[in-house]
Amino acid sequence: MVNHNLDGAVEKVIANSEFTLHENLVAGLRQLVIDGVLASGQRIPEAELCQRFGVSRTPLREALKVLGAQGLMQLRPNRGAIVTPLDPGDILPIFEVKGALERLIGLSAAERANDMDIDAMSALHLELGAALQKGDIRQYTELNYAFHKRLSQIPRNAHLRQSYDDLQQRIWRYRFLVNESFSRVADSFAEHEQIMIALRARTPLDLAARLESHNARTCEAMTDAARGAAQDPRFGAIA
Amino acid sequence: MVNHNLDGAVEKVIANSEFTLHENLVAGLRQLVIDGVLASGQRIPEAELCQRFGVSRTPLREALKVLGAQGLMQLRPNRGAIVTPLDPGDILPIFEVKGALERLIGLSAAERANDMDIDAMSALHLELGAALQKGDIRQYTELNYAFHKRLSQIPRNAHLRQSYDDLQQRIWRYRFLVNESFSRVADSFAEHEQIMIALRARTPLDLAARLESHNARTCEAMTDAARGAAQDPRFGAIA
DNA sequence: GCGTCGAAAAATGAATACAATCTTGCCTTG
DNA sequence: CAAGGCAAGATTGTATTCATTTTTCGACGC
Repeated sequence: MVNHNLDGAVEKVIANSEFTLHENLVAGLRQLVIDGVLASGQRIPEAELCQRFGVSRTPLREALKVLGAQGLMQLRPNRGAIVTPLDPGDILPIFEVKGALERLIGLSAAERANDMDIDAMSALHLELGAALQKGDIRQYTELNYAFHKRLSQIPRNAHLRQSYDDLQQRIWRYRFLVNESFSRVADSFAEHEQIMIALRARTPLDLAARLESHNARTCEAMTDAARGAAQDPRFGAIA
Repeated sequence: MVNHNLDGAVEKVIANSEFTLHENLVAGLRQLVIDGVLASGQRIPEAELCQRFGVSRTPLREALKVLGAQGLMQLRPNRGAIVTPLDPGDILPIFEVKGALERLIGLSAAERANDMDIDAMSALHLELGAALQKGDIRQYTELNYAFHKRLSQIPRNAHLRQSYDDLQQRIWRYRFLVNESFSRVADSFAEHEQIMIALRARTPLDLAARLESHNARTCEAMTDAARGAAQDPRFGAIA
């Protein structure tokens, strides 16, 4: 049998009783997919997951349906679910939409940001700088995610935040593509510098433009990396 | 007991064997919510829906979880699900995001539209004109939905199409707000005229600008209508 | 009369049981 | 030896059952 390395993290998630079992299952499974523990294209064996999570098939399947509806898994009738395979061709479309939303985030955030927002962003920006100094690209990537997520909350538009987060999670699965390109990370940080300046200045058009530009460059870097890594096993065996 | 008027339409949906039972249930339930058959804030009685759809609670609950994750229903632990109440305060945020996506749709559609796309849009535009002539505002509203949906497909970006469709469905629940304002419908058609011109001319910036403007005006009209109809029972009893 | 407590009824959450479908492996057959 | 088919096992889909929680409603006390 295949070892999925599910031990540890998951059980903790499930034990979190602040949320319902269903919510924990959805979050836990999503994490497994996004973190790549369940590989792209991999078959999802219900029985095994049930054992791991310590629940029966009923709640597990409810969670699978939710992830299926969100596009993270493909539910094939009578043939089980598979983790939606990563597709290099998806990178550009996702970034296109993400860029459109980031433009709105920029326009809106520049107008609605309060001091707490800017402090929080500044703190994240500092941490990003520290991660860059240390050359810890993995941590930089995670902080980068948090940076943009926090920014998306400034407009205080729940629909915007959710739509944006959806896209961020989709692209997050491809993050291994940039994990090693140090030069891009340095450029990225320089762009963040400009973003912070525009945010502090509260200039909507400028902030929006810088975000769009940052988005486009990140997209370019990922697309390039995908070209080079088309044979990467993480792009999914079964497809 | 309350009569939910579920007869008819639903059973047909379920009988559609091209899709799985689960898919039909999700689509059927969503339709009930979007069409207002299950009113805003209304409690969802599992047992009754099971009878109506002729299925057991297991697949029905799977569908409810999906709709809950999509924000159409609120799943309250141990207390059943309710249809997410309509909130006039949601109109503006939804339109903001929708506007950002329509801008992208415009930019992209102007570049990627082929003759078939433009023919299809022209046909819908003609139908819209006919509905306006007849004064059939209900039909106009439905065709308007189809018009924008078809437009969103022109960029051939699945992520864009899906994100946009999500938002369109959310706002569609508020459509009763414009069902009676004839003057707005006439204005709307005039704006569509300009949109078609820009689409045929394939001028990205112009098309994007006209779509954004159209979106903003529609938002304004709905917001106004919401102010006047704050007491409308459709805004949800329970809340 | 009003509020509170408590038991019965109803509804939800999860596990188990059953049915239908697919997969696997072996056997047959050309 | 290859191809097809059939039966056994495994897996998925749905129904049913059991456990837990909430709601209802009537009795009781203030």
